[in-house]
Amino acid sequence: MTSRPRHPKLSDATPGGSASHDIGSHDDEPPRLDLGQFLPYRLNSLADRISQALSRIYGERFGITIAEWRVLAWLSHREELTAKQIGEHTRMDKAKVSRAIQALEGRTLIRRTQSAQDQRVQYLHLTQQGEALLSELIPQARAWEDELLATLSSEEYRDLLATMAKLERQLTHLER
Amino acid sequence: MTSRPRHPKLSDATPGGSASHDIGSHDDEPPRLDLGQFLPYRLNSLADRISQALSRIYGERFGITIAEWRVLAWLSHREELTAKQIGEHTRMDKAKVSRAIQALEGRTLIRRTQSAQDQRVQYLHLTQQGEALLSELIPQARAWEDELLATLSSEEYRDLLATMAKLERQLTHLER
DNA sequence: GGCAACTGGTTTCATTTGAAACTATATGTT
DNA sequence: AACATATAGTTTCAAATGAAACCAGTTGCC
Repeated sequence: MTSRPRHPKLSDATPGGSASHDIGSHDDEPPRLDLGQFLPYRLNSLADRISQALSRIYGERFGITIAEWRVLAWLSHREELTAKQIGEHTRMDKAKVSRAIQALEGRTLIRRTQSAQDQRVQYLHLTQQGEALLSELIPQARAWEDELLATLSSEEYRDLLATMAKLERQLTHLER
Repeated sequence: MTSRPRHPKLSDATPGGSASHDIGSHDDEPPRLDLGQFLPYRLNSLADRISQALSRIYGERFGITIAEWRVLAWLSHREELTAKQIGEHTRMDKAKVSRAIQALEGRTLIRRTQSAQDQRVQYLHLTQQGEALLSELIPQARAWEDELLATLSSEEYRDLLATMAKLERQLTHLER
C-alpha cells in the first residue's frame, strides 16, 4: 500500500529505462494511471482539503477570503510590504492582490502609504482593526493546524517539511 | 530552518500549554504568523506550483484542462465510471464534472452509455482516441513526476506518502 | 396505482478569475 | 531635454466557477 513500483530507486530496474513508453513493442495495453499513486494529484487534493477546511474558519467566522487572509498573514509577519512583494510571496497575480487589498482597505483592516521615492509604490500596513482581527484569527488558525498535526510525531513533521523543501527546490530547478 | 518551535512534541513545553493564546496576560504584542512555517500554506503553495507546472504539459501539448485530465485519468484507471463517482473521487462539483465530460465527449475522447437499470446514470468510457491520447499523455506525466521525485530517496518518498495518508485520515476525522 | 421524497446529471445566473490593456511614474539612452 | 522602455498597480473583458434551480427518472409509502 505504501510502496510503489515506479520509483526509480525502488524497483524499476528495467534494462532499457522507463518501460512505459516503449516504442517499437506494439502496445495494445494502454497505460493506466492510478491517480491515488500520482503525487501531483495526491498533494493537490490534500492541500485542497486543508485549504477548504481552514477557509471555513476565516471565511465564516471572519468574512475573509483566501486572498485576503494571505495578505493579512504576510502583513502580520512583516510590515511595510508592497502589493508586488505580496504577489511574489503568495504567487497570486497582480489583479487578485490588488482586489484583495481594495477589499481590506474598504474594511479598514489595512492602510496604504505612498512611498516618497517612488510614487507608484504603496506600502501596506495593518490598522488597529487589522491587528485586532489577526490576534483573534491567528491563534485559531494555529489551533486548527495543531489539531491536524497532532497525528504526526515530531520526526514525521520535521521530515515532511524537509521533504517539501526538497521538492520546492527541485521544482524551481525544473521550472527553468 | 527546518525546525519549528510550535510543534507540541518538539519544544513547546511551556507550562500553561500553548503560549500563543494566553488570555489574561495583556497582549500588546499581536501574534505574528510566518506563513512559510504554516503547513496549510506551504502545502498549498507547493501543490499549486506542481499543478501548474504539470498542467503546462497537458494544457499546452494536449489542449486539456485540469478537470478534463482528471476525468481521463480516472477513466484510464477504472473503466465504467459514472459522473457522480468521478465527482466523488476528484472532489469537483457536479457542474464542473458535467462540463468536463461534455468537452471530452465533444472531442470524442470519451463516450457515454446509458445504464439499463437506471436511465439517469450514464457510464463513461474512453474511446480509441481517448486511449491514444492517454497513451501519449500518461508517460509524459509520469516522466515529469519522476524528474520531480528524482530528488527524493525511496525512503523519503515512502515516508512522504505515509505522512500524507496520515494527514488525510486526520482530516476526515476533523471534518466531521 | 398515485404521491412525495430523492437522486444523477444539466443549465442558469451571479460572482470570481486572470490575461491583457491601461494609467501613471521611473529609468535609461541618445 | 526628448523618447523609448520598463515597472507598480488598476481596470476591463471574456471565460471559468459554483450555488441553486431545474429536468428526468427512481424509490418508498400509503
